Amino acid sequence: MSQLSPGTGSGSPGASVGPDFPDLPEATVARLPEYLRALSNLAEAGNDTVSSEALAAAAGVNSAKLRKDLSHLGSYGTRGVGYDVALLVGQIEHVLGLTHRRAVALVGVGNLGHALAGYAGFGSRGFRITALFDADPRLVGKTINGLMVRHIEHLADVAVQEAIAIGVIATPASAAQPVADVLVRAGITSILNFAPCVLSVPDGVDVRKVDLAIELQILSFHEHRKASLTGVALTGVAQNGVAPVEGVGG
Amino acid sequence: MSQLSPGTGSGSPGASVGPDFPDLPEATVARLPEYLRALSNLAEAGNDTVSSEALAAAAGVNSAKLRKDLSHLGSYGTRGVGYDVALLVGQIEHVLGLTHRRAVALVGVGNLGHALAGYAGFGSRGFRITALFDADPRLVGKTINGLMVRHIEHLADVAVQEAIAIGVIATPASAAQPVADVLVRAGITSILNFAPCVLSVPDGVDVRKVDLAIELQILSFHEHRKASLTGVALTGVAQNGVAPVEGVGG
DNA sequence: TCATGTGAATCCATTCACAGCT
DNA sequence: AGCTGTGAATGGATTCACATGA
Repeated sequence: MSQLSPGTGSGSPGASVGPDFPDLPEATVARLPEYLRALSNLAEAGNDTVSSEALAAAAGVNSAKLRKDLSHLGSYGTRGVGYDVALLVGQIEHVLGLTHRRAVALVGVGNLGHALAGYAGFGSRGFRITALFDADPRLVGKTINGLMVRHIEHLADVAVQEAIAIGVIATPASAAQPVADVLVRAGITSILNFAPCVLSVPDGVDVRKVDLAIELQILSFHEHRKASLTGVALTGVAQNGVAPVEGVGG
Repeated sequence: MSQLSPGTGSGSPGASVGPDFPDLPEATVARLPEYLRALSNLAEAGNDTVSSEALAAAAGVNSAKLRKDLSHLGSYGTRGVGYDVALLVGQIEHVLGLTHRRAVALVGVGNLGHALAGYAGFGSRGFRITALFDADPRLVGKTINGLMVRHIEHLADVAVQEAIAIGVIATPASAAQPVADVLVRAGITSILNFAPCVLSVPDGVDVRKVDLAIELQILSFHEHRKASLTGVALTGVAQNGVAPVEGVGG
């Protein structure tokens, strides 16, 4: 992620709701969406208040962390009772900028991109994919999920027309950097990158990366470590990665 | 991720290469795969040594961080020269447990799962998807990328037979927890979860989560903040999320 | 009495700056 | 002379524990 000038100078950190902006710790920002999801479930289930303990459990964090996170929003709990679910949903949606739906452009409709274009989960969470692009002439003109694939060279025009806020890169690694350049030149300042490579972008542009192989490799490390410990305990047995099934089930 | 007993008690932290295991900081573990990818590129390009400065640039981090990370492996650089690329590749592959290919089971071959099953990137990075599962009888029996979709009820048997090391969940949220239970009961201790929900698993099982909507929501926050700052600077103009194109291009 | 909100303490990660080796 | 490896310093994030207020 690009380095954003820290401490915007606004005097009071915290709760102001207007155009002035609470500057939240990055770690908090990364958890707010999870709280939001948990709260939505609670709301649908008919709860109208929730304790920090219960919400924390639903979001998979501990309650002290949750309370500190929410306190950064100048939070709206009542002592002895808990948080008002609807109020908190609104508050989090506000700071995340989800009060209006944002337009997303997806570049690269190969294997993964095709799936992303058809993924229903986006629509329900504040986003709409409004444009698809690819460089492959065999894909240009095809329709996916009611949306036509356009050639990447039209990206700049379309980005302005459709007020694209976020660009998603689902191309092979070799194409990712030039695509990022095009996105940036079109004025897009937020990029989600699925290609396994590092993007270089100017200051002020935010890039988040999702790399599936990396996630597996991190898991592999822990598998390796666990097997290694087991191996030490059992003096070298069970090096084939198959854990004994006994005693694991919940 | 499950809480793993901290400080395994082994006396010397750091470099031992045998069955004893260096316990790396989580943040370091999360970056090693990126270093590995960068190193592979360098190796293919014919470099046989690389400085911390150059490797850090290729991996998108700063060089002090890189050196500290590598020092945890008891690293093999030479002062005044740099790191031996091939040696370092081997070293990182070793600690990540990538010396043998790990078998991955994918559960849920809907929209996203189908794409993951066909994703070529896994094979080249130490993993092979060796089994596909679904609960939908219309999908069971179909062949994707040369692999037949089996019914989830056969997961336990297959997991043992094929020595599955990692389970990937690509089902709707409602099915994810029961699927996780099945995976755990089959002895699988590493799970990659694409479903938008929190999984509860016993100690010793590692879960990593990838949630596409959450990534977009984090970007949305930064968009919102940037727009808010711009709005303050320009006294309320440009609230529609379209940044001015001038002066942004690289 | 109960659960939030928050100072204080602790833990972890990043960065600095330089000693030490080639 | 140049670059790694690492103590020391800094900065963030998590956790503790309790004062505060409904």
